[in-house]
This record gives sequence, structure tokens and C-alpha cells, in this order.
Amino acid sequence: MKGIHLLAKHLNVSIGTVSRALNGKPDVNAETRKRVLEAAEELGYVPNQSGRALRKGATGVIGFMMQTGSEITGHGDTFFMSVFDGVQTVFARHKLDLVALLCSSQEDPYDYLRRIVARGFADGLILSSTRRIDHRFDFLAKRKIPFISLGRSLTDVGQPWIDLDFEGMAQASIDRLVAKGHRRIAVTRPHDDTNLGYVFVDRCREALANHGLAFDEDLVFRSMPSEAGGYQIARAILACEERPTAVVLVNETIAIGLYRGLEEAGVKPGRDIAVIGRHSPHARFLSPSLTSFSLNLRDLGISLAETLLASMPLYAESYPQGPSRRLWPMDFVPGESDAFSSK
Amino acid sequence: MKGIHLLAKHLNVSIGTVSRALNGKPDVNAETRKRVLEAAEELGYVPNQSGRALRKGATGVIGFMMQTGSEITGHGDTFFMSVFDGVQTVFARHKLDLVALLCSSQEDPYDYLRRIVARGFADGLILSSTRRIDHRFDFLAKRKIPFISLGRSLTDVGQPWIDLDFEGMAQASIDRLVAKGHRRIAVTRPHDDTNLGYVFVDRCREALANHGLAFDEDLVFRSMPSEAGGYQIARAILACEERPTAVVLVNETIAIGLYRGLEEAGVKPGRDIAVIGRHSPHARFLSPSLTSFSLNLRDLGISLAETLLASMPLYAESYPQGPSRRLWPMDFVPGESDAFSSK
DNA sequence: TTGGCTTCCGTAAACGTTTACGATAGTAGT
DNA sequence: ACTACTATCGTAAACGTTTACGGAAGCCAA
Repeated sequence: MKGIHLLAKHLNVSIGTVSRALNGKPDVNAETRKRVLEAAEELGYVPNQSGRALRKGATGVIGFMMQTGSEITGHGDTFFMSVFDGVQTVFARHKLDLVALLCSSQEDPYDYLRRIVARGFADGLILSSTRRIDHRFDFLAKRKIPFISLGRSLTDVGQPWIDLDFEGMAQASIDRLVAKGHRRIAVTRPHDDTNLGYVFVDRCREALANHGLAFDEDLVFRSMPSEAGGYQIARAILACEERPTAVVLVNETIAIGLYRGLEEAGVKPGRDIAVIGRHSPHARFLSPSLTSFSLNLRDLGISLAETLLASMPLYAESYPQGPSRRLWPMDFVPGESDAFSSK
Repeated sequence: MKGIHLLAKHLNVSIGTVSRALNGKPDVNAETRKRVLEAAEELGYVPNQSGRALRKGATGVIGFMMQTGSEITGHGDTFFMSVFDGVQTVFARHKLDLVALLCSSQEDPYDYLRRIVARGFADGLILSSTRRIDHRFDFLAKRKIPFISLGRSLTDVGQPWIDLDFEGMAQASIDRLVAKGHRRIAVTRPHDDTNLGYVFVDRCREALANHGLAFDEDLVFRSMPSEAGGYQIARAILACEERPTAVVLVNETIAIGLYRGLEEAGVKPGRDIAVIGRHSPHARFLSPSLTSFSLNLRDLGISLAETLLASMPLYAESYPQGPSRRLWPMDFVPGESDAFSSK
């Protein structure tokens, strides 16, 4: 005898009563409920996930889908850890558990998602590493699985999303650099077809145009969003016959490799070239300090969770219907790396 | 009508036959099996997780428990992602899925684990962030839940584990530094009671004693295992009245903050002080390059997975009974940061 | 023809919950 | 005393699988 039956026998009541007591149903005597709750605590009873899920069609689990393997996200581990922390503060209020669904780099994310969904693993999903063309959106919408994406896509299906405000970062970076007299500004983008690359580069192009400046497509550097990628970008910049006087980095980790690559050639960020990048725990300790744009990742996680729950009938009442699609602002963090001006 | 019933109706056979066909049971006609397999593929049928788990008592899921919030692990960005990648290559062979069970920093890991286990979430577990005194081990052993830990503890219960070879790193580092004439060697350790701190410092003490050198307990610096922690260590080192001539860093990320802290005071690693640390994607791009110890994390993940499976009856036959407790070797990576000698 | 094998497949129970429904007892109103 | 209602609880069905069991059909030997 296991689970709820054990508890019921122990209390000399029926399993139905135990279940009702634990789930806060109205038709159970206050005294009985108290006894059940105490006994459950004492015996360390927790409802079996599978039984409950099978009956209710809900698991109490929200999945955060992400891809493993090292360099694909361009964020550090701490990026997601901070986001998770925010998400969990919200989920805790509803006894929801957050698990990370780890899609192997060997497997197609779409296939993986299908498997997870068919298995009935989670009640809702948070998608990350969204691609410019992403079939997962369509699939989930068709099945009416609640989800939110961290990142936009061309193939959005009206689901809620939150994306980093790369447009704002691009605009502010270009404006700032142009004001300092820069005319040849390099920009980076991921090597693959993640959406942010397009968004970012497009806005840089537009911002330059607004200043009456041409955009040199040769100054767009693709790279892995890693330290090694940053190093390669430095080499590429140094190899330009007409070297750019400034560079804007779209990923977090590439600044480290870029610094090294530049310094090996005696080119010092902030003195010989202006650099603007993304804030991260280590960016604070680069020397010279990186002028960057930072994110409040914990709040981002909170917002992600709240927006998702607002779209789920079971939880919607707790959350006012706010904007379900929003750009997450980045804060400017002054530093020394963009001190060089080209006037 | 859903799931297996739908498939059965579509094929005009019973659900029993469908199930047997899909699960490779012997007593099903070859032709029938083929039809079932094809139809399942066509309709995208995947067995419902909850139903199967309820019946079989197994979920086909292995959980990797880790703690969220940012700075607690002390690993760099891609540490876990690389380990996951290795684990998954093994799990894929058995159609096992790896999910990360995210314990919020707000919740006690022991309570979290109890909840997860009672829910019947996973067939096996991988534990990380093990503490010197860790009640999770005892709990899992008592319930006979298969698990392996990434990291040792004083409260081990005979479970398999893999731990990083901090002893080897401590020994090699001290030997190397002493050979270069260093007598006052600082070592770092995490601020909390994670086991590695004790292991590491103890071995450093022992190694120094073997060289006939005293160990100055004032040269043990506790810090958060983060960049910021490294910065604080630099400040503390600089504040010593009799400054150490070398420092050994036990965590991955602190080198970055340490470099910055030292350089702000005009103290250059490799020229004015010897530094040995842990390898990480960004350590490669520090300047001067960090002399360090590196890990093959993907292989570590593979070994973790194989050792766990070897301890699970269902999968044990595929894996020879290797050593179930082992120190994972670290490879020495020469660099410039320990060039300074104190002879 | 009978009996015994083998091969294949359908039936139904079981896993641990939740919940619709009905049963009981008590209470109050007439 | 009878009805009507409420409060509380037990019973059993249902969720989607897997699997033990038994049955039907075919085949072969006696």
C-alpha cells in the first residue's frame, strides 16, 4: 500500500477525503482537514506526479527549453541561472516547478519539442534560442500548449514573448559613437541565423542612415558568440585595410577574446579603438572597463513567468493582462572602452 | 479518443497489440509490427509520459539537480552545458532524457529533493553542488533511488561519485611554485562549506609540509567563487604586510577579477606575482595567459552517465562495472601567469 | 478425429490520483 | 412527524499506459 491509500488507512478515512482535504476542496470538515494536513506533513506524503498528471491532465511543471553544448547561446551559464531565479520566485507562489528541458546539440530542437509535448511533460513552456524561422511556434500554437518565448522570430504565431531590446542598444550605441566622431563602425552578429543578428544589424544600418552615414557591409563580422569568436573578430578588424575606429559587440562573451586579440597587436580598447558591448559578470572586470548595456535578468525572469501564467487559464486571474509582447530594456553602463573618439 | 487508442482504432487492432509492437515484445507478427511502427511515425504518436510512468514505475528521465541563482556554483559559463552534452550522448542510446531540476536559491536543496522524489519525477539522479555535510545522500540511499554525485562529501553513503581532482591540482601547483622558489603561497577557497575547499586547502598544506615549508593560515582567502570574489582576493593580497609571491585559485571565474584587482595596483600577474588557476573558455584569453588546470567536461559527462547507468539494474548490462568512485584528472595548461619566480 | 503445440492477438487489471455522484446523518422549518 | 436542506464523506469511474492471462486459429502427429 502506497501513497494516498497509505495515508487514508493511517487516518481511517477514504482516499477521496484525503485528496479533497489536500486540494482545498470545500466539502471537507475543518477538523478532518487539519488531521490530514498534519499526517501528510508527518509522513512526508507528496502526491505522485504521474498519477496526478494522468488524472488532471496537468503536471504542475513548466519547462524551460534550452540547448546544450557549449557555445551556441552566446550567454554564460549565469545568464540563464539569473533568469531562472526570477521565474522561480513567481512559480513558487503557485507550487509550480521549473525544469530545464535540455535539448542535445545532436538532436533537432523541433523533434525534441514534439517528443516532450507528446509525452505530456509540462503544462507550459518557455522557449529560448529562438531562430529566425522556428517551427516550434506553429507546432505549439496548433496544440494549444501555453508558451512564451524569450526572443522573437519571423514565424511568431501571436504567442507572448519577451525579447532583449537590441534595437535600443543598436540605436544608442550608434548615436553615441557617431557623436564622438566615428564614421567607420564595425558591428558583430552571431554566425547562425538567430533572429537577433538581423534585428541588430538592421537597426545599426538604419541608425547610421539617419545620421547620413553609409553602412559598410564589410564591417559586419560574423562569429561564434564566444571568447574565441571575439578573438577572431579582433583579427579580422586588424586585417581591414581601412580599419574601423569603433566596434559594437552584440554578444556577452566575445569582448574577452576581442580585448586579447586587439592587445596582442598593441591596439588598446578605449585608446586606439572604441568598444561597446554587453554587460556580464566578467565584463565589469575587464581592463579598461567595458562600456556596455546591461540587463536585469532576474526581473526579466519574473516578467517571463508572469506573462506566461497570464496566458494560462488556470492562473490568469492572478495576473492582470499586461502587454504580452515586449522588448526588455537594456541599461547603459559607462566604461572606459569607448573613450577613444575619432574627431 | 487519444493516444494509443487512436492508433489502435486507426490500425484496427487492439491497444495491447500496439503497445507490444512498440515495445518490441516478441509475441507480435512481424507484418503487424511494421504497420504499427509506420502508423506511429505517421501520426507522430509518442507514449504519454504519465500513463507509462504510472504503470511501469519508471519515467525514462534522469534528473540533474542544480541550484539556481547566480554565483553559487563557482564554475564558469559553459561548465554545465559541456557536462550535459556528454551525459546526453550516453543517454541517447537508451532513449533516456536528461532534464535539469532547478532548485531555487530560496528553497532548501534537501526539501526540494524530497519533493522531486516523492513526485516520482525521475528514475535516477545526478547531484551537483554537494556540501561537506549533505543529507541528500542518505535520503536517496534509504529510498534506493539510483544516483551519482558530481562531488564528494563527508556523508557519502557508498554511492558512485566523480569529483574533480583538486588534490592533484593542489599538489602539482605547490610543487611547481616551490620549485620556482616561492615560499609564501596564497590559496583560495569558496566562502561556504562546499567540500572542495577543505580538500584543496588540506592538500596544499600537506604539499608544503612535504617541502619542509610552513603553511600560513592567513594566506587562505575565502571568497565568493565569482569575478567579484577574485577582485576582493586581489585587494586582500595587496593588503598583506608581507605579500605572498604566488597564488593558486581553486575556482574558474575568480581569475578575471583577480587580474583586474592586481593590475589596478600595478601588480602584473606573471611579472610581479605568480598565478595558477583553473582553465575556462575565457581564461585562454586573459593577458597574460593564465597558467591553469583544465578539464575535459564532455568526457566527464559521459563518465558520469555511464557510471550512473551501471548502477541501475535496467541498464547495467550495457556497462562494465568500472570504478564507481573516481577523481577526474585535470590537465596542466602552461601559461604566462606563473612566469614570476621568487629565487 | 483428437490432442497438443505454436503463433498471434484481444481482454482486463493495475499503476496513483482526482472528482462526479450518491449516501448518510444531522438540522431546521413547517 | 415530515420534508428540505446542508455538511460531510465513501464509492467508483476515469486518465493512458503495460502486461499477465487466456482464447482462437493453424499446424502437425498419432
